[in-house]
Amino acid sequence: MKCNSYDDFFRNFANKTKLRIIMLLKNTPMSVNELSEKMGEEQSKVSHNLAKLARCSVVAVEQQGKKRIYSLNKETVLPMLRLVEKHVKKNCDMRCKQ
Amino acid sequence: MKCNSYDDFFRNFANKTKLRIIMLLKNTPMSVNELSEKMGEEQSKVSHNLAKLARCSVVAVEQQGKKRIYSLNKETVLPMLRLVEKHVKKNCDMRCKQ
DNA sequence: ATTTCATATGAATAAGATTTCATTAGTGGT
DNA sequence: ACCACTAATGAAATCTTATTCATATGAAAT
Repeated sequence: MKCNSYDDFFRNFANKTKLRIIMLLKNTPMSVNELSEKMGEEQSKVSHNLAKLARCSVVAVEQQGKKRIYSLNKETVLPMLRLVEKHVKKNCDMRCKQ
Repeated sequence: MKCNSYDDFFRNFANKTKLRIIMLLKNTPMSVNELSEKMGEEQSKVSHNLAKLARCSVVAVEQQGKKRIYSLNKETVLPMLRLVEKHVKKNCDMRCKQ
C-alpha cells in the first residue's frame, strides 16, 4: 500500500517513535539494527515504523550486503522541521519538548 | 493543556476532519456553525477538533457577538501545505487524493 | 546446503485518538 | 430575568494506530 493522502503523510510525524527515527537519520543514514540500538527499542518495532516512513517516501532504503540502510528524504523533511521549529518557538508553550 | 511536542503539533494534520477544516479556513475565517454546515458534520465534532487545532495555534479564535470566528494561522500552515503538495507530486502514488 | 546475521511480516493485544451524545456555559436580545 | 442562539465540555463508545511476540524471509559466508 502507498501513501495517498495528506493525513497519511502527516501521520509519519505525529508519533514519537517515528519522529525519533527521523531525528536520528538527520545526521547519518543507518541500518535497522543501528537505529534499534541507539533507540533502545526492539528491532521489530523500528522495522514496522520504518516501513510506514518508507511507504510515504519520508525515508529511502538501500540494500548494502545483509543490511538495509535507511536515509532521510531531506528535501522534504528538513524544511518541514524548520517550519515547525519556528512555529513552536513563536506560538507554543515554554515547556515545549524537542 | 498546550501543544508541547512536535508530534502533538503534527497530529493536527494527520486526520481528515482536521485537514478539511484547515482547507475550508484557507479561504475565509468562519464560525463553528458555518464550518459544521459546510462539512455536514456535527457541531460538537467540529468544536472538539477546533479545540485541538487552537491549542497548537494552527487556528486562532476571535469572539464576534455570539459567534466565535476561527481563522487559519497562514504563516505556518500555508508553507506547510505547499511542502507536502510538492512532496506528494514528486513521490506519491497517482491515486493521491486532495 | 547449512548456518548466521539482518530484517520483514502477520496476528493478537494494547494504547491512543476521534466521535457521539447529552449536557452545560456563554452572549446578546427582549 | 428569560429566551434563543452559539459554542464548549465530559464521559462513554468506537475506531485507528502502534507495539509486541513469534515466526518467516533474504543475503552472504563457509
